[in-house]
Amino acid sequence: MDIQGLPGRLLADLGPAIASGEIAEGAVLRIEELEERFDVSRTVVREAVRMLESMQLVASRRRVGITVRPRSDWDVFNPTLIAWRLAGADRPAQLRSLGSLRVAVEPAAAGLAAVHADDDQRRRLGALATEMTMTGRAGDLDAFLRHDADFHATVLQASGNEMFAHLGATVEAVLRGRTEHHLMPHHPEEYAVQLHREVAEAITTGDATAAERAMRAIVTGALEELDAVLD
Amino acid sequence: MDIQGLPGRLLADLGPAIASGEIAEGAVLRIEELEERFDVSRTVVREAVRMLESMQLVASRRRVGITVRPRSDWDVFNPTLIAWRLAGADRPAQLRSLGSLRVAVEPAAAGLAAVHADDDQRRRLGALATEMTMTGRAGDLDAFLRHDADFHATVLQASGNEMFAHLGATVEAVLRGRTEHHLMPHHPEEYAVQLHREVAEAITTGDATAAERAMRAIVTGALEELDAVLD
DNA sequence: AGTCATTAAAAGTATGACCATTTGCTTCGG
DNA sequence: CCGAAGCAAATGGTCATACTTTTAATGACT
Repeated sequence: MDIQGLPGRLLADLGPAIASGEIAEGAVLRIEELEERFDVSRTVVREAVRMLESMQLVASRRRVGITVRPRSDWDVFNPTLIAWRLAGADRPAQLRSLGSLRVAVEPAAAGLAAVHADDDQRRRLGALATEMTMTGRAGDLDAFLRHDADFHATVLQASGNEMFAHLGATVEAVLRGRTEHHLMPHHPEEYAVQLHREVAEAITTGDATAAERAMRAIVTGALEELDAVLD
Repeated sequence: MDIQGLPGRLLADLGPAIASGEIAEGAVLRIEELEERFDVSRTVVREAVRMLESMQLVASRRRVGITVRPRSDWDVFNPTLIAWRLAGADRPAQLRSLGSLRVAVEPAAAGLAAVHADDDQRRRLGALATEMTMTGRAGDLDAFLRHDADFHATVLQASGNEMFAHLGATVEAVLRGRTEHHLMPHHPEEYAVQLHREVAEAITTGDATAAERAMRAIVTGALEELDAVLD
């Protein structure tokens, strides 16, 4: 997602360290120190710091240094930050947050999609639900994941709301994390897959209420499973 | 929200211009050109560009320049970008997007708040609802706005979900925009205010379902009013 | 016409100097 | 002894310039 020159290297090192709490709130970095530590020029350090600053991870003050801001200030919707946290120590907390967000957003998106989806999207959802059924039965978790993520992204897209649409990538990250960390049963539950078929059906027929209800069942189910696993 | 040195000046100029479409998708900027145009050094230009880049507004490529990315790539959850769009040409679209987001998120947040709010937050909500009633009757729109925004921020905070909590500032921006642009009746509707009292009551007594329902009525009402006005 | 080498344009990086601001300390006066 | 004024050092902020690397475009040679 983020591969850009030398500042990128600093980011890829500092960002996760801050996100994971390894570099604690209130810790102070100095430009000169970073220059030496990474053996790069001031220019590069400053650009990396600027990016951290624009995520509200740090604040830079003269005569003081670059201080790590309290977590409550962080721009928790920043996709890069989300990725770092998903990869790091507070995966569980991040997954729970995203789980709640999904419960709020995806049913609404499904309802809107039933009204706004174009023909292509409706076809696509049907096809994806079918694929999920088949790859699920076959136990092909990789393919299943791809289709699952694609399904949810398509629904979010079809909602016609740009902000919902942008959560597609985030949802994919959540789903991927789930399979990669073996939080999935070997064969996805037939019931969950059936709910996806219901969502596709409802969106195709333009039944907003049914789409919303079925999607709510999916995401609340996912959240419950998640809560069950994270103990 | 964002006032930082010279790069900040560039940002405050370029960002809104891009966000409003004044600088169109695919347009190409060059560092040297920006240096001259704003009479600043390369360092400053590069840092400003870095920030635009981290919002996915532009992409920088060697031998080509800094190109404005398609809107679909933009990080639409970035608070700075939201502010720019709210202030600029596509206010309406942005307000609609945020309205839908509120409809999705705030009822869920209210439901969670009924479970997770601490004593202080419950007291605060009750007090704010009372204030809204009084300032609403008095027609003091400024004070009403403050309490309204505070109310919603508190509910989002009390949900216990950091991502929801962070939408507080955004919701405030939406509400402020509404009053500032005279999309509010002179005296806020008594019914809307009553719904706020209901939310406070439900959260205080721990009734998640009632809190969710009342909040849903508030935000769907707001969205309908918005849609009615934006024609 | 197609392929490969050449060239030039633009971003990326480095360096060193200087500026501006903030904080802490010191000194002076009461 | 205390407080205020002012001084000094530390640190980020800005600048100018030169060098490096990537890559699109051009043109030559098959």
